[in-house]
Amino acid sequence: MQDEDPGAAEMLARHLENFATLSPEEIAAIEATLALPVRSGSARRDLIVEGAPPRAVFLIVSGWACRFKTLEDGRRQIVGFLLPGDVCDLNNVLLARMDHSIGALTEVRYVEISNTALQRLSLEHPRVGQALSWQMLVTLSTQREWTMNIGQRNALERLGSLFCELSLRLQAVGLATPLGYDFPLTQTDLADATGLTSVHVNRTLQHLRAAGLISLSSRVLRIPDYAALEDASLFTPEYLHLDQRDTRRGHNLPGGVFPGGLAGR
Amino acid sequence: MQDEDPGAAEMLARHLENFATLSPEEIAAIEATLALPVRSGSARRDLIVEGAPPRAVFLIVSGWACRFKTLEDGRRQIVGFLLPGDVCDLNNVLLARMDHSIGALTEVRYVEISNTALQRLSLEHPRVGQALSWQMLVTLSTQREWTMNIGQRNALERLGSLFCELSLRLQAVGLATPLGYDFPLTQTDLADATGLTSVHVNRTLQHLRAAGLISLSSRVLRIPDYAALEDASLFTPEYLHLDQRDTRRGHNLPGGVFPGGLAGR
DNA sequence: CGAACATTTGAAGCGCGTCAAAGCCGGTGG
DNA sequence: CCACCGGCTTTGACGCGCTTCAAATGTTCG
Repeated sequence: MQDEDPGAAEMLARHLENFATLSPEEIAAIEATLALPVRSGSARRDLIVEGAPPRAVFLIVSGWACRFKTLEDGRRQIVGFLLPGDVCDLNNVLLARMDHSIGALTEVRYVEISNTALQRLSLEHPRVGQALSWQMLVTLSTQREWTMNIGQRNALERLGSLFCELSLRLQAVGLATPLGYDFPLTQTDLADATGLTSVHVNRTLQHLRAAGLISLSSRVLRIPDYAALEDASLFTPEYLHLDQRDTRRGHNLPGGVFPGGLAGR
Repeated sequence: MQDEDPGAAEMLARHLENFATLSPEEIAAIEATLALPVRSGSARRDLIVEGAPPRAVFLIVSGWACRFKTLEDGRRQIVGFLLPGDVCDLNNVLLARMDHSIGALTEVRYVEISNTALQRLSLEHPRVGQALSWQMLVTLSTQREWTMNIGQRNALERLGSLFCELSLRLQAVGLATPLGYDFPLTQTDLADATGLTSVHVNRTLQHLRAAGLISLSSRVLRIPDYAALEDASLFTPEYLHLDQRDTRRGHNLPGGVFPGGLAGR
């Protein structure tokens, strides 16, 4: 399902192009900024732990990671997935401590970008800065949707909505088609992300399969009729703000919204 | 409680001062930017509806509002509360359509600030810009906490955590003490915010009362022992990223900062 | 080929939802 | 000042979705 390994700059550009078409100069600037060593974290290893001071900004190049929080008694909630092209903790520098952890779900390749480098990129190429701001706003919007997903939807709708979201996000970076995608999550991961137990996830997946809405085996998710899955899940994709190109407002804001805002203290 | 109503600039300054102490010049700049007509929305009226293009930025001056989303079949989820001093939709200008609605829960007084004015303020006073960014990051962090709240906590913990969060946020702008605060929400509001039904909220409130953790009547919430409520709810305040001052556990403000106590307005 | 982990199945129980009706309270008008 | 009304709170009976506990059955990979 993947072509051959795209690099860091390629993944970021693919992602940001969902917000605005980038010029060759802008892409070159991204490439220059991201000419950094690619690190890797092995599956099931934590990249950042709650309570630690935030390090540099991360860009996922390949693999899946997640943000998660834990309660004192061990209950664990995955609060979001990090997919290739995602930039995380855009300007957490303003905060003293991480309020959640980041864990690798598969083998993950990523780069660490310094704040100042990102800031320079944003200042010199305002539309790139806007695109990065857009990504953060989408993260926020997605977090609101997750709140509703867990608060209001039943088990089948929760799982179906999650499959739809992941499909669209992966399609946005060329890693999925409407018919399916590589799916590395375990049922326990799905349980932690949806606020269900893995036992109930298992039973609900069987309902989804019986209804012909998905097939999931050997780490591949197939969606025979994507529209049907959306309907069954009451999923609507607007919160991802993917079709923004040329329809958005605020074209001429220089340097993102808070030009000074990305600076550390 | 408030002898005379604090104005828009006062509320914003109080809020931002949780991030950084502001200089007289910075405060003057905020006042100049916020010298705007105060509008008001009546209780239970929507200020912005999902799907509409974002208008200007809002600053809540007094009263409570909420962000909420609805499913096609009418299920409703409150995804966050907007309290005095909160700035909402900081830079939604980059997005074409609102992905959620904003509704007034009480009579609300607010000002609408143009993006350009906010941007100028941020440019000329970088620390104010940082403080505004800080507010947005805290909003994001809070949204993650809500995801965990609904996904992992039981009914009692959900309500208790919500009471704790509101207490700290209101204290941060001088509208609460650890002993309690004016509480305008109905049990239906609480249900929509916690992903429960109002019937179950009612029963859970009775448990909280029976355990001596809260008393809630005639729109006033009292918390006899704030630390006990935090413990019972597995609440930890780090995600709010407030400067750790006197609001932490085991510390009762004698008489409180507000000698009038919880006198209604 | 066996250890570790992931998926699947079964049985039993509880938390929370649903439905419905009864109090309660503040506000409004006669 | 009382009568009434609408919204909020409270209560009861009942049922279901999801959890819990436990064990069996794949599946992956050294």
